[in-house]
This record gives sequence, C-alpha cells and structure tokens, in this order.
Amino acid sequence: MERELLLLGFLRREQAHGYRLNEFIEREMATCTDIKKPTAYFLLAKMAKQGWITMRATREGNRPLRRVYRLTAKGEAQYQQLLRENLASFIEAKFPGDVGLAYADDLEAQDVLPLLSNRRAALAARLEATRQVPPHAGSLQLLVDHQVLHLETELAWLDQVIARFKRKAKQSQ
Amino acid sequence: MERELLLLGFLRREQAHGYRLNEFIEREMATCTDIKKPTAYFLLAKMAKQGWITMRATREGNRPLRRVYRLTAKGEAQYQQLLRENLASFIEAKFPGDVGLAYADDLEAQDVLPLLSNRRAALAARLEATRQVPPHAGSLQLLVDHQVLHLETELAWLDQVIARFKRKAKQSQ
DNA sequence: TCTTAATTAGTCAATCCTGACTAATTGGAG
DNA sequence: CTCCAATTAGTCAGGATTGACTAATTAAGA
Repeated sequence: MERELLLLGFLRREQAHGYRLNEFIEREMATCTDIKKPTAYFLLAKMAKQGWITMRATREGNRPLRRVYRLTAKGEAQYQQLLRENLASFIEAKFPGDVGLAYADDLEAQDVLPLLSNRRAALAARLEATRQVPPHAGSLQLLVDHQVLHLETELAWLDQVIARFKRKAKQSQ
Repeated sequence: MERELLLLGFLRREQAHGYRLNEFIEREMATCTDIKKPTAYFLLAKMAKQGWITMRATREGNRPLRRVYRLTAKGEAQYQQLLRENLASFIEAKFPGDVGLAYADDLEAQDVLPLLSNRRAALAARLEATRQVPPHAGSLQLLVDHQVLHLETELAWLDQVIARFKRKAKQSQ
C-alpha cells in the first residue's frame, strides 16, 4: 500500500491533477518508488471509487480533460492509518543484482571480473549523482541521505566481491 | 528478467518440476527475490513457449499432473546472456519504508517515536534471524553476507532517524 | 484403523502494472 | 510568423502478478 500512501500524502498538502503528481513522484520520490504514470492514474481512479479522494473534471479550451483530485475526510483517515502502518513496519529490500552473483560460479572468474567492473562503474556513477542532489526540505533530505549511505555500503561490498573473484581468477590461472 | 534468470539458473543444474523450483526460491533465494508460486508457473510456461525450456508431463498414480522442466540449448544461450547482463549492471534498490519517513512530519514527533521503535524491533529481529542462517555453499554465502551487511547499515541509519525525532520531540515539548 | 494435519502440485479469476500511443499547447530559433 | 521540439495530460491493450482455491498423498497420533 505504499503507493497509495505516496499519492495520498501529496494530495493532503494540495489538491492536484495527475500530471503534477507524476512530476512529484519522479522528481522527489525517485529513491523510494518507481510508480509509472499509468499506474498512478490507475491508483487514483481506484481510490476515487473507494471514496478516499474526489475527482473533479475541469476543461480549459479544448485540451484533453483534466481531473483535479482532492483528499476526502475518509481519505485523511486512511492516510493516517497507512502512514502509521508504514512507519511501524520494516519491509525488506530485495537485491535483483544478487541473482547474478548466486550463479557467478557458472562463469570463469576471468569472465566475471570485467562484468563486475562495469557494475561498479554504474554504481559509482549513481552514488556521485545522488551526492550532487541539491538539499531537500525537512524529512525529504532523510531519503537522500539514506540513499547515499546505502550506495556507499553497496560500493564497499561490491569491492569485496570483486576481490573475491580476483583471488579466484589468480588461483585457477 | 532476473526472475527468468533465477529459474534458468536452477534448471541448468538439474531438471525439476515446479514445486522443487518454488522450494529453492523460498529457501535459498528469499534475500534477492519474492517470486510467488503462480508467477513461477507463469514464467515457466512462457519460457517453454519461447523454447528456452521443455515441459514433459509425468503422472504417478492419479496425482495431479506433474510437469518436469529441462533447459534447452537455446535456453542455455539465453541463460548466459541474462547472467552476463545481470552481472554487468547495477539495479537500484527501492525503499518502500522511506515513503512513510517522507511524510513523518505530518505526525507529532511523540507519535512517530513508538512507531519507529516498532520498526526497529522488526529490523533487529530480521538481522538476528539472518545471522543465524547456516553457512551456504559457494556464492550463495555471498547473498547472506550481503543481506547481513545491508541490515546492519539499515539499523544504524534507523537509529540516526530515531535520534532526530527524539530531538524534535524534546524541542516541541 | 480412523482422523487430522502437513506436504506436494498446480490452477484460476481478479487485480495490478506499464510500454506505446494520442493529442493539444507552449516556447523559441530562424 | 512558422515550424519544430518540449511540455502537458491522459488512455488503452496486453502482459505480469498473486490471493485463494482444489486435490491427492503421506505422517502421525489416538
């Protein structure tokens, strides 16, 4: 339900139409979610059906119909509950990159090394980009700090893994 | 495609039926994926359609039909490519728990603290459980080590966050 | 030797998610 | 003032995912 929470939390501050929501998601929340545009519209329609938000269609000129979404009292209650649930629970992160590592021994260590070196470069670039993010207001800065810490840890770990495969390559050579 | 990689990597070692695959996923690969049973069956059927694996129906007694899956040469080639792609790229982890933190300022700091304390307990339990996991063979141990390192980092970070909200609670009090 | 619980094996309807698309408006270069 | 690219706004068909279910087999206790 964290996708719903994300949308409700934004609508709580200001009523908005879908496009502004998607902008917020991409610009500010990229570190914790990757909801795509059609998903956001889908969830908004679902929440409207449940009475958590209202949908008001507006039209300017003959642009495509624009819907303005606004939180209802029921939605506010739901928001409070989802927020508390989210804060009180720990959801484990999954590492899709570990699937490859689990099978890395199927390749020669000499073949694995350049591949991991490529992974390392991508990770280092991501870390650098995140470090360059301008300061965010309030708790949003927490998310950036979290991401930086996480990426630093991943980089250190990846270097250990690479060292392991270097040793292995030397042995078998 | 890391779900397909996961399945192909297992079938490469031994032909197997759906149930054994799901067992492996839950027991050994829980740290890097959360594929559910029907998803695995869906992917197996899709890969069979693509010719990466073959499906042979067997029947013992009058049990429900059991399908044994086996990697084809085409599947082996695909496996090689997916494995190399996975090893060479870095896929960012998402933190659903950060959504709540982003909005934590909507609650009083005094209300946030017990919630985060609950999150901390869940995280600490998860870390302890992962530390207790018996040693795995080869690279599978890498995944466990990765998870432990990650959980340790998360715990340290969460303590920082909690400290932040403690300061905030003291200020507003 | 019943009865119950756990394990083995898989299916299906309903829901969720997104790549690819349409379409109008605005900004700016020439 | 015209044309092209970027921005704004949203839709839809099709594919992915899973909760809830069915059903036979085995294990174990009373």
